[in-house]
Amino acid sequence: MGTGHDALIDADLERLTAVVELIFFAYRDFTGEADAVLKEFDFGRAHHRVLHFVTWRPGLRVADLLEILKITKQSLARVLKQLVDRGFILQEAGEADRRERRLYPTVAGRKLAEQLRALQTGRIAGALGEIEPHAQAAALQFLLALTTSGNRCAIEQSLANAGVSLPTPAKALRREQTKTV
Amino acid sequence: MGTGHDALIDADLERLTAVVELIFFAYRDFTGEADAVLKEFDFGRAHHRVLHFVTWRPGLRVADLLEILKITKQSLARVLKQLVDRGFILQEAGEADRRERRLYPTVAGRKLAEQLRALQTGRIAGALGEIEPHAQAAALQFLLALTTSGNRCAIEQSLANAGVSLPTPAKALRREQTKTV
DNA sequence: CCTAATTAGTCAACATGACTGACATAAATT
DNA sequence: AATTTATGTCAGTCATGTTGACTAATTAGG
Repeated sequence: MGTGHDALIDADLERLTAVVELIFFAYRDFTGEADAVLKEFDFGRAHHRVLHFVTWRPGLRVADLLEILKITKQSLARVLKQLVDRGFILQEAGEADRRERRLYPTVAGRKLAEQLRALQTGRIAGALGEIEPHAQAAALQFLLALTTSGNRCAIEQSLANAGVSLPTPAKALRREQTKTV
Repeated sequence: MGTGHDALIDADLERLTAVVELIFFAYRDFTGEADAVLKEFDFGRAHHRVLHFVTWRPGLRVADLLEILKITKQSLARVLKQLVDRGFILQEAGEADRRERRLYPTVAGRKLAEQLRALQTGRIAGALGEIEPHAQAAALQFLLALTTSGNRCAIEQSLANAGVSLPTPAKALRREQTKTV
């Protein structure tokens, strides 16, 4: 060890380590504002996630929510029940299959979801505004590439549905390139 | 409502909403692999954070850790004690000020920290490799811009220390621009 | 030198949001 | 009619955060 070659690798590692920390700080701050609002309602981040997906994908089933959030039925049940009991979400039996509980936001639920969304989309819009316009899609591509490939398709799908178009990943073409940061 | 103008704004909002979700999925998957390794050691994400900062900033004091993580002394105490008791971190009284407890990783601690770091830096390097090289700095700039400005200086400092140079934010110059995604 | 402030550790109690496992019910499918 | 599916629920556990109060060791300042 300790060769010139290692020194190069070590410098990369240090940069990447700083990025690990950057991701931690970015996520914590990104959710911070919304967390503060939720606290006023005696809700937590778990409520936020459920309310978010129900509001922006109205008619979602419990099973869909479990698949998206990747938590257990019991974990979901607690927060969902609180959201229903306190009038932020309502459940309706499915038309075709009456075993299903289709979930919808109430007026209050939609209002809260919009308030929380405004905080987060505002922060994202501001952050995108700080980078070069032609790099904006790349920044999102980077986030997508951080996800596990098994989950990627569904996420790409929902991005595409929302009108977000991402460049095709350059991937293996530049495989030899070492300057990663 | 429902004018052409609103339609444009709504399209932006929908794209930004998809990005909110993308950030959620990206962070969850980003931490997922490390979480699985931690589980084998009966540790959680809280242990990871402490071990990470102690390993890569050896000699850190408890007060520094509290400032970085922004959690309470009591929350930190529990996980730190477990890491010390199980031989992953050791404490030494400060040379100049013997009230201080300088924190250092043990050999086992460093080994685990390196293993966890490899998973995360590997994922980041792969993701950076999927975007255009000239957009890589912008992607990091975007993450930095997601943080709360009050915390930004310290983060910029640690990025700079690690050799990550970010472009000066273009900010207000393009304030009028509306195409955010 | 003695008092103040600082750094850290600790006890107790509590809230949130995850988990496992077992079981119940209604509706649809075969 | 029997099975499968979608959902709900009970009971218990664990991890990680919180507040508030208090102790102990050490340093710094008047």
